[in-house]
Amino acid sequence: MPELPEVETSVRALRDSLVGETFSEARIYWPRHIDRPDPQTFRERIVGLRVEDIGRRGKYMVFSLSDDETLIIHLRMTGHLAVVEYNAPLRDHTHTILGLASGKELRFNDTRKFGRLYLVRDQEEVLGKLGPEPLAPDFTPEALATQLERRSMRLKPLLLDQSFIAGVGNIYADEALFHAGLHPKRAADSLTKSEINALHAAIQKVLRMGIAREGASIDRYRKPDGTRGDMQNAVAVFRRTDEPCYHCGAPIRRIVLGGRSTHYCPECQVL
DNA sequence: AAGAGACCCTGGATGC
DNA sequence: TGCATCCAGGGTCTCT
Repeated sequence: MPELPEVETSVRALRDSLVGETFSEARIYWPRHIDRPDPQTFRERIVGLRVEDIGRRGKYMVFSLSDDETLIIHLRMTGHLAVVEYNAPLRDHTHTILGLASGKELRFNDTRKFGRLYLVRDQEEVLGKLGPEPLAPDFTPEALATQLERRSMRLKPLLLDQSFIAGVGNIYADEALFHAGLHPKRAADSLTKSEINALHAAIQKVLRMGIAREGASIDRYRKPDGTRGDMQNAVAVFRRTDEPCYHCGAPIRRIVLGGRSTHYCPECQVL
C-alpha cells in the first residue's frame, strides 16, 4: 500500500521520464477513477497541457502542468503509474491511459480501483485539509507536541489521520510506534516530552528508511519500472504477528484499532 | 471530538 | 478440484 515513501519513490522515478512531456489524449476505461472534473471534461482539458514538474504532498502525487493546471493522483491501495511506449503490451487492470506527444503513454493501473485522478486549477481543493509534511523543516518536536496535546485519541488511529500528519499509513504508523516504544492505544495527550521527542524521531526515521529503501513491496506496491522496493525487509512489527520481536523476543501481537490491523510488541510497547 | 461501522473493490487465503 | 465466504486496506461518510 503506497504511503509517503512509496509515493516519493514513484514521483522521483516519473520525474525523469515525464517532465517536459505534453499530454495528447486521455483514454478512460473506468470513469469512476476520475474524481474531478467529470470524465468528459477531464478528457478534453488535459490535451495540450505540458508537465512542468512533479511533486508530492502526503500520499498525493502532484503534477504541475502548463496553463496553471494541476493533475493530482492518489494511488490508494493498488494504484501504479508507469511511462511506457505506446505499443507496450497492455496489462490487466489498466484503467486510464494518458497519451504523450512523444509517442509514449502514462498508464494508470489499479486492480482494486480505489485510486483517483483530479485535474484542478486550485490544488487546495484537494490538498487543503492535509496536515503537516512529516519530513519538512517546520515539522518540529514542538509542533508535534502542540498538535498532540489537544487530542485525546489513541496514537495509532491519530497517525493514520491525514489531517493530523500527511503521508503516514498503516505500515509506517506501526513501525514508528515500535521505534518510539509507544503502545498504539496510548492517548495522544498523555505523552511526556521525552515520549513526544521519541515519536517525532521515530516517524522521521522510518519514513527516511522507507525512502532510502525505495518503498515497501509488502502487498502489490512496485516502483514505476515494476521492480520491488526493499523496506519490507526492514520492518520490525508490521505483519509479523506471533513472530519474535527483534529487540526482546516476545511474540508480536496483532489487534484491530479503528478498523485497521495494528502490530506491536507487548513487551517493548507497554500501555 | 471520538469511535464504530459501512462502503468502495478484487485477489488471495481459507473452509467445506 | 471447485465453489462460497472472508479479509485487507486508504479515504470518506454516517451514526451514536
